[in-house]
Parts: sequence; C-alpha cells; structure tokens
Amino acid sequence: MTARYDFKIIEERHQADWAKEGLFAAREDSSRSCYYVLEMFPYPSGRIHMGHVRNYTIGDVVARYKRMQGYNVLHPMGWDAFGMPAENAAIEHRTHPATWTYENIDYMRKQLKRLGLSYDWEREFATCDPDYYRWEQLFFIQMFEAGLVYRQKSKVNWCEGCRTVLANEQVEDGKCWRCDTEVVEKELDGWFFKITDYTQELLEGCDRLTGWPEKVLTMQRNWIGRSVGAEITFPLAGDDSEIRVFTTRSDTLFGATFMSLSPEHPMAMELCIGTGQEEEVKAFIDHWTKIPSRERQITKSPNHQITKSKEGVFTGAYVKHPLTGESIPIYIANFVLMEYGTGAVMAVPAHDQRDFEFAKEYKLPIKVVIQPEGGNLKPETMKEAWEGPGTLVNSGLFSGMENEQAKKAITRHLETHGLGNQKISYRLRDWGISRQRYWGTPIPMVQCDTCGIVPVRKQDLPVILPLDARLDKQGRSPLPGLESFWSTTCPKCGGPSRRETDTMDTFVESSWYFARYACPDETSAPLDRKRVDVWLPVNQYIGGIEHAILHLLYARFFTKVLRDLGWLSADEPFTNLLTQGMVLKDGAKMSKSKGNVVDPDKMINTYGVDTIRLFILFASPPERDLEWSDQGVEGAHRFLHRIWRLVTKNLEGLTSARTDKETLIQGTKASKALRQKTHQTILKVTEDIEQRFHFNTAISAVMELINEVMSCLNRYGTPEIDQQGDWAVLREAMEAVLILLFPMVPHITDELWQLLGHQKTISLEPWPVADLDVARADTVNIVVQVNGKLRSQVEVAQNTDKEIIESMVLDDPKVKRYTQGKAVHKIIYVPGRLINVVVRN
RNA sequence: GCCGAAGUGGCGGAAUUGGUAGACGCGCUAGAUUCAGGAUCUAGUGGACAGUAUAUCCGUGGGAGUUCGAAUCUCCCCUUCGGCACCA
Repeated sequence: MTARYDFKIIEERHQADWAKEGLFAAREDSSRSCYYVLEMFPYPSGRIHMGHVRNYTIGDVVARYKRMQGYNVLHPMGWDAFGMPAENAAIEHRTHPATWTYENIDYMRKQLKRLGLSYDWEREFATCDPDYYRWEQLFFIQMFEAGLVYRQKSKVNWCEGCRTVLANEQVEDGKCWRCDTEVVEKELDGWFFKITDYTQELLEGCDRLTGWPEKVLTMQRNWIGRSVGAEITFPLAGDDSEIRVFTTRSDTLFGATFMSLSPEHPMAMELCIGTGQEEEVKAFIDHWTKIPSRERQITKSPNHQITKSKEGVFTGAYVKHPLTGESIPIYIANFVLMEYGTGAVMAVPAHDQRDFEFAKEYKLPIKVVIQPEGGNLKPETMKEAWEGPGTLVNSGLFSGMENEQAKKAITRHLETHGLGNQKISYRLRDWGISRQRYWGTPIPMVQCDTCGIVPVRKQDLPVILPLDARLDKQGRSPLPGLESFWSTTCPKCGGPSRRETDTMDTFVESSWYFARYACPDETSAPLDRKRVDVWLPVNQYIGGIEHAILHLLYARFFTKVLRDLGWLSADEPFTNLLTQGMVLKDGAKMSKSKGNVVDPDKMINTYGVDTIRLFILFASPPERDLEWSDQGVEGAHRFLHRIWRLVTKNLEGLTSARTDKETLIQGTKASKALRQKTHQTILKVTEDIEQRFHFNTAISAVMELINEVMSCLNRYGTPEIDQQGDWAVLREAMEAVLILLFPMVPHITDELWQLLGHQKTISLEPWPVADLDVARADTVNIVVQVNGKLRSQVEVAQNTDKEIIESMVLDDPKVKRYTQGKAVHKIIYVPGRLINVVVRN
C-alpha cells in the first residue's frame, strides 16, 4: 500500500482526534511533576504572522516533549486584546473596537488550531473580557490601599499620533514605540504604579534568574540603573537654607569649584532674586524648560552631526563648600536632569568631562584633586577631564589616599558631621499607567467634589467599559464626553461625582495573565491561590526579545505586588526565558511596506503545517534570527515525503517485524550499525532538546539516521541478510524516527505510527531512552597527528591501552614519513579521540 | 561615547569541555530512471596545486600571542547588529 502523503486530510484528522481525546487539558494532579510552558500571547491584530508561527511552534515542541517525558503540562493560550490598533481599525472600518477585536480573535483562533498547537483551549480568555479586567480593577484598588498607586501631575511623554501618554519604557529614541511619532513633553495628571518600591528586589532578582539570557538581564539591570554614591549638603551663603547634591564621586569633593542646577530645580528662580541676574536666569529657564530634557542637549550642527552643547547661566548666588567653607558659584545648566539624583550637582571640572567643558566655556576654575599613577595633571594643560583612578591631592586630611578608599572615607566623614550621607540612586522611574484612550481597562476611581479622589467600592466592580461609545475621527477617547459613563455618585458620601475617564496601559493586562491561566474559571476572586501555586512560576516562557524591558519588567513587578497582596507565592513569574529571534525575508524583518511578507496560510495550503513547522525549527536555532527560504521549505517538505515513502513502501516488512530483544540482536552486520545509530540518535536528540532547545541539530541527527536507514535498505535483497532481525532493526529505527520527530511534526508522525499498526496516538508514547550498550561503538577511530597536523588514523578496539596505540602509530608508514630522522619528543594521547606525536629535528 | 552579542563554503548553519573545521540541509555538477520535464535514486561538491597520490599546501573578519594542538583562550584592530546614552 502506498498511499499518497495527503497532509491536508492527515492534519485535519489528527487535530480532530487529539481534540476529541482531550489530550492537552491540564488538570491539577499531585502524582506528576508540573510543567508550565507559555508563549507570549498575541495581540489580535487580524492574522497570524510568521513570527507567531515560530514562537508557538517552539512552545509546542517543548510542551509535547515534556508531556512525553511524563510531566503534567500546562500550555495555555489567550489574547492581549485591549489596545490602540482596535480603535484605529474601528474608525477606519466604521465598526466598534470590540467587534473588530472579537472577530479577529475568532479568525486567529482558527489559524492557531490549524497549526496543530497543543493548547488547553479550555483556559482561553481575552483581556478585554469584563471577567478579566474586573480583577485588574480590584488589583488597582488594593494597590491604591497599599500605597502602591498614586496620582500626580507631571511631565509626561505625549504621543500626538496615538493621542496618549506613554511610559518611559515605551519611548524609543525619542519616538513612540508603536507609531514612531516624535514624542513631546506635556504636563498632565496621571496615575502611577510605584514600581520604584521594588527597585532593589527587581535588581537583586536578576542575579537569581539563571534561566534567563544574560542579554535580557543586562538590559534590565541597565534600565534599573543603580549607582552608589553620596548625597552632600551645601549650605547656601548668607541664608540658612541649603542645596543637596548627589554624586558617585565623593572622592572628588575638594575639586568642586561650582554647582550646577537643573533648569527645573525648584530653587533655580528664587536664588537669583536680588542679584541682578534675574532677567538672564528667567530667560534661560524659560528657554530650556520648553524643550524636553531628552532633546535638550542635542543641537543639530550644520553637518547634521548630533552634538551636545553645554550651556548655562550664573544665578548670582553662592553656596559654601561643606568641608573647606569656600564660596562656590551656583549656575543653572542645560545638561542637569531634574529627574535623576537631586536635580543639582557639584561640579568637579578636573574629573568630570561635562563639568570640564562647562568650566572651559564659562571660564570657571579647574582644581585637580586626583593624580593618576605617574601622572602630573595641571589645570592649564588639561585637554579633558581625568575620570580614572588615582591618589588624592589638595584634599585636606584625605590627601594621599587612593580614590576608591577616599570615597568611603569622605562619605563617612560627611555622615559624622551631618553634612551628607551614603545614597543609592536609580534610573528607574515609577510606571505611569494612565492612557487617554478608550479601548482599555477603566481606572476604577472617582473624583468627588467633597471627598476628593475615592476608589470605587469593590462590590461595585467591574467598572464596565461602555460599548455604546462612538469614536471620533481624530481618535480622541469618547469617555470624557459620555456622561452616562462618567457621571456617578461618590462611593463615600453619595454625592455627585465624576469617574476617571482614562484607561490603563495595556501592559497592565499582560503583567498577570500568566497567573490567571491557572484558574480562568474562577468567578469569586482574581486568582485561586491554591491552583496558582501549583503552576507558577512558569517553567519556560518564550517570546520575542523586544519585550526584554517593557513586558518582562512589568510582569516581574506585578508578580511581586500580587505576592505581597497575598494572591500567590512566587517571587518571580518566569523561571526560564527563551527569547526567539525574528523571522526575516531577504535580510529584513517582514513588513507590508517592504512587501516581503510570507503568509502562513498560503504556505500551509501548499506544504502543510508539518512542513512549515519543520522548516522553521530546522533553519536556525531558536534564539537566532531566521532567514525565510522557499527552497528551504521545499527541502523540509522533501524530507517528510522521504519518511512517508520509507514507511509506506516497506509497510509489510516493518509491520511484520517483532522488535523484542532476541529478534533485534539477530541483525546482520549492516543492520547492527543501524541499530547503534538509532540509539545514538536518541541520545543526541534528547540532549539537543533538553540542554538548549537546539531543534536544528536534533533534526539533523534524525536526518542522519534516515540516511542510514536508506543505505541499509539498499543492501536488502542480497541473500545473506537475515530478514527477521534486519526488519526488526529497521522497525526500531523508524519508530525512533517517528517518536523523536513527533514534538516537531506531530501530524505525519502520528499518521505513520498508526499505519505501523499502533492503535493509539503517538502522543501517548513515552519519550524513548537509549540503550547505552547498543549506542556504544566497539571500535574507535583515533586521529593521528604529528606536531599537531593530521597525518593518519587508526582504528582500535574500545579501551585499547595507550602503549599499544602508541606502538601502532609509530609503526604507521604515514607517520614514519614525518618522524624519520627526528627525535620523538613526546606523545600526547587524548583517550578515544586523538594521538599527537611531537617530534624535533 | 559606554555596555553586550556576533563575524565559519555560493546560502542556512554544525563543531556541547582547546582535540579530524564545514555535520545536516539548500544550491550546484555528473550518472541512473524517463518520450521529455518533474519527482526519485546514486555519486561528487571549501580553495589552491594538478599529473595519479588513501599526496601536498592554504583556509573559520584582520594582525599578534599562549599551546603538542586554537573557529574555540589572551591582547590589539576592523565590520555588523542590539541596548543605554550628559544618570553626576
């Protein structure tokens, strides 16, 4: 029987069978170890793209592999369903974001199901379901009560394209992460999550996340940006107030010759009053506070090079140096950031490049207080600041100290005299979550004229996002104009009040969805702690590197908050993280504008799901970018065809074979080698998947086994072959092929498995264990080198003595050619691999 | 500027701890089969040299070094990509 490989029928049939059997439904079951594998859930943008296919294929292989290993696997899927594209599409297509979103979900669910992904679909949800976001509103109120939420007027990143505020993490290169519009600064009231309460824990946690790529951890550490330094008090001259500065270089304190304040510094304006500098200072502050701090320093020079200019103005006021008592002029400088440290810095021009440039520009004194080893820095001749290590000079009591030591000594000295203290500063800012958008989770707060800001009562949740809203063409949120939504009564006094009309950043939804999968049916609480603790943390999380900071940092923060609110026990959400590379075509990311998009549906229609899965897994290891190749797809398809033919053309011989141990060892010499290869392949594939998810090399190994099977079959028909034993070995090999490939190409392997006479799906097979005795070779090839150059090879029995090999090698005519007339200096033997004869003239 | 990752045939990529560089696949070449094409099977495929030999030499971005031995370790340089970017 040689049925055609009709992938369409096969794939549909097996998908239906798996669904009918309920193979992928996860149940809490204490008898087996749990394994939670999760891929980053998609935004329902309309259609699945190749990036999704890659992401979910990788996750599916892991899920199926772990199931075969006996784990109780949780592998869920859902939808990150709130967000701007829905609003834009709704305006464009004159529909409602909800309609658009749910239609997309229905379509994309079909696409995912067609990919044969082993999800527990019973746990599916969309974050725009009120049954999901109501719990997010509860978390918000609980966080508010715990002091983790506050409202503040502040300068925010505003994207005019999206007509909303963006978090710091969502600004890339001064542009909106989504629409690329130049971000402007705007003063707005908004809600903040106090992620900075968890700075230290988020940072320390990085050291314990050993299952995360170092790259991601580095990015998170840099984003948090910890620096240890000191806060130092400078008393104002002729006044009893003071200005505090933050510095990481307290060792250079004696070199401070002026002070720089940010234009936004609260004292900037008042300092100059009565000094005659008022007008100049006012003009300067007016000018620079209009420019977002991000762009402040950057001026475009004529040749389009971006340069950073140091500009400032003297306030007319002075502070006193805390240790020397010297008068120090106070400047306002464009490069000092209000949002870092204290917004004021002590300027040490000799040892800070920015201060150096500023001092040169405004002719301020430069005082050297650190001498590098063997150096002799002089202010007059310095071309740039010396920021490296050295010995303190001109530093009173501290002169002669090494600068690292001096940092501590000076800080301690300041502390004992009440002039300063050790201080750790971070770059991380609180997470602004207010969005002036419609399609998001309503913030459950109320503004009452008498009571002020009051949370909605918990029993009144959810605050439902009204679906009768009409979007305007400019994309402004309809909520502030929708009285039926915002008009309400105060939860406290019952008086008339107004609901918050901003919605939450959609990154809030994705910060806890992985926990909700543990109990998506829970109606009385956001999370059922018992069930959540069974599954969390996620054992293996898989997604794109583009979320290295944004989503992954927020999810870590949220997990810690939920832990502290008592909803779960995990400290971290994801134990292991795999960041998969992008799918490229012609060297570039697929995009409509470039016209290099490969549509998964078309590919699947032509080649079938298994082919696409195989190609994606084979073309490159998962963490690397993958170059799409139509010829590569053909190759993958050909390989599946070859397996199909191998089984169907030899079905009679294969099905008649018994694979008990006695029959297996009856094989002839040719099939004995095949048997060894089979067990070596089991070892290799297991190792490749287990240790590093390198499916490409795992597939290569199976291809080698197939090649061996083919050459073995070519020898059949000759009379000396023992049919019984050989067919047994062939069957063992082919069954290994099917099982090893099953997690990657589940449909064709299940079909062939059942053609071989098995009654049940291959899904239920345990992962094979190699027989080490069979896998081990009787003989080994030892590479022979002379002076490190390959000259010959010898074949010897396993564990042959070193002396025997040595004498064999020295007798080898090929070796002799190089050793003749020379003295053998030494012989290096690497057991079982290599022998190197070192000779000298 | 700082931090990080990478650079291997015509292409995607192997080489897991310093031990046969180029596994596996694509592509290409030749042969078999075929009316022909496709498909399939067999053999070959880093470069140089070529004159008959299981030869020799070169070869993992470039240059030095360590070592019996380096794609792998060290130093310098070049290129590409990613992150941060006046963070005091």
